[in-house]
Amino acid sequence: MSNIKNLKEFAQLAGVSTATISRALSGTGRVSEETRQRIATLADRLGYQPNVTARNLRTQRTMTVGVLVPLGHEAAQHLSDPFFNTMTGFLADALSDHGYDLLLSRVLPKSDRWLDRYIGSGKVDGIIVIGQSTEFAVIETVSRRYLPMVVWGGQVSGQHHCSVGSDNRAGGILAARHLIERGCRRIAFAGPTRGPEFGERLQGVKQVLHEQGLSETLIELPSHFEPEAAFADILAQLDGIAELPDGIVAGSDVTAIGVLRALQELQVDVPGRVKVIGYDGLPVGAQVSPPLTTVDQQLRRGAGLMVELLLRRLAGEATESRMIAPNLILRSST
Amino acid sequence: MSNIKNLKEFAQLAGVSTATISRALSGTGRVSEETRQRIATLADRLGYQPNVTARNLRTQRTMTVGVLVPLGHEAAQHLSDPFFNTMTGFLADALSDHGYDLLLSRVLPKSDRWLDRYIGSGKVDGIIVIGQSTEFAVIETVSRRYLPMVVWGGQVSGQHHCSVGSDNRAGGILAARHLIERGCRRIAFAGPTRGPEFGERLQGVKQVLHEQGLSETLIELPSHFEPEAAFADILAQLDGIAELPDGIVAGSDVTAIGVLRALQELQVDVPGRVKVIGYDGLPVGAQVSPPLTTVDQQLRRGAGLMVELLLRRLAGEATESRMIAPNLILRSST
DNA sequence: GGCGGTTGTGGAATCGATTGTGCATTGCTG
DNA sequence: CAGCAATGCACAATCGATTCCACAACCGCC
Repeated sequence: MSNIKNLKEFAQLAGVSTATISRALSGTGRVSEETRQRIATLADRLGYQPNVTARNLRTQRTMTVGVLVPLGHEAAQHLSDPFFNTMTGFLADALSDHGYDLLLSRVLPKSDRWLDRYIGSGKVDGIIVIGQSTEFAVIETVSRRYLPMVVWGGQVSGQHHCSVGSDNRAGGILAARHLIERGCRRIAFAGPTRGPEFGERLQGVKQVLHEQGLSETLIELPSHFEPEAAFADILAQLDGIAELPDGIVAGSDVTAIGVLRALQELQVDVPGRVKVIGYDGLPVGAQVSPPLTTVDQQLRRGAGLMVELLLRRLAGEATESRMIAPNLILRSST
Repeated sequence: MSNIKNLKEFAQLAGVSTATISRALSGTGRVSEETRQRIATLADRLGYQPNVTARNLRTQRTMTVGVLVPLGHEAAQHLSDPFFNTMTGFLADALSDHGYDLLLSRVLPKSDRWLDRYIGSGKVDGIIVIGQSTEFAVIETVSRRYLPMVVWGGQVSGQHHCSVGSDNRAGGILAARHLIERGCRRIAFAGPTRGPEFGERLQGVKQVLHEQGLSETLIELPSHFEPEAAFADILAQLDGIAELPDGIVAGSDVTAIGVLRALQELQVDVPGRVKVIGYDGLPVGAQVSPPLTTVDQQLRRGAGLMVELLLRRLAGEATESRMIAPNLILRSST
């Protein structure tokens, strides 16, 4: 369709200078309404589009945001994890609403300089990191000299980097209270124990049990992140247990789904005999059987918030970390 | 860490010309081993990294591939769809293995020129489109003048663009045969009826039934794409049915999960009374209960293949479309 | 010692846009 | 009608790298 290669060529055809065309199309600067119209229609007809790379070089902006997913030790860890994928999707939407593109990178944090490398290349205007976990220290260091960065994850006191995440402790409280209201007395917490987010959720649960004088009954069911491994972990532990809990708080929806499968395998009725509540609010939770009651982190809102904060940081503003108040999604597993 | 802003500054510090530095770091051209070493260590110490935008402009390559997900009429259609998210993840891995970045874009194909716009901007060296569906015609047109494009989807005879996808008809055959081997006689096909991929799968099923003299017993259970809507569609139809099928082929894993939920709701035993087989091979299929038997499209391999073909096209080669032979993943739902 | 050939390096053009500055031209005011 | 401001446009610098070309130094050989 378009035979036009670059601005200069277009300018010759239009009989004006490149400067005028640039200004006419961008709407900045003084151009007569008449020529603006003429150039606009001509551009449309010839299918001219400015070269983004050249523009980026000149303007020193790329209109692109890097989304980094740090993978854990096992490279395959997050591949089948619906959480990261769902989050990435929401981010793509939120960013494109603001005219930004999303450069997706999964990184294996081998050295401590994975973040520096990414930043230094100048490919992106800012970055969003999904999950702190083992990389907390690196993120914290980098945040002191690199401003346009927002991280999904928990917020600890004294933390320097800007994070967005749900209030994990409040979420844990919400989950435990719900189970107790439903009549549970022997409560278990299933899920990974590493990672600040999960720890906070567990603390929330413990706090409620303590208030209710049920502390000593908390059962801990540690598990891996990865869905299949989590299922195996949970199954092994539940299978050998003397007395089943009557309510299980899972550290994530992925874990919760593993718990449901394990209970199914053991032919334990959910929610009749054991009630299960997840954490995340992933769409997939509605698709399992029984549909999963869960603590909703409002990922869509979280993604929107991260983008908003990042844009403010790009504008030079200093922004505070934000916690999102979690809320319950009641379905059939409790 | 690094106070170095650009090549020129670095060159002054190093006491050589920019040309030499560029050659030393890229390893192209003639540079004495001694200076190469010196510059390499200096670059490392100063944390110098070449500006990617400038390099892209000069070399006319971006080392970036655009991954386009055309959304249907409903913008929310694919957000909760694990298929796209899983595929995107695999593509990210395959691309980064070859040093390419992944620019993710979800597009609402409002006009016919969404593809042209994307291509013309020069942001990417090539593109991968996930799913043809309603945009088949646009893709076909563009493919005649824009070479570096590979599409995930079916392959129809006479098709010009390069596609990678599973052999949908063969997959349908595989699924139907499996159910019949398991003793099913009243077979149903559940899933969206639009879209070339699903049509082919249905054809495969029909072919098997025809061969077995079971043609007239095929029950069709049309449904939407979107998980929740699919569940509702299936439930409504199964609820009102005179005689239940004893085997159900689902057009996708998402549909299959909806089928499982509907059957659970109706308290129909799976696989005892009805057997269910999905299509896709998504990881999430292993996480539902009962774990889903499914036709595996080998998405990871598919993603790798798309990247490989795209790279060949970038090198100017003409490539043929490829079909991936599907295979069964046997789990507990059949 | 002169000469072709290799090797290492620097100068400068180049990629394609954006944008500050300057120069006509036009319009308005007193 | 002089003088000044506003308007519309072109020229050229600029962003930061890569790479073509030229050139000097050095080598070995006759």
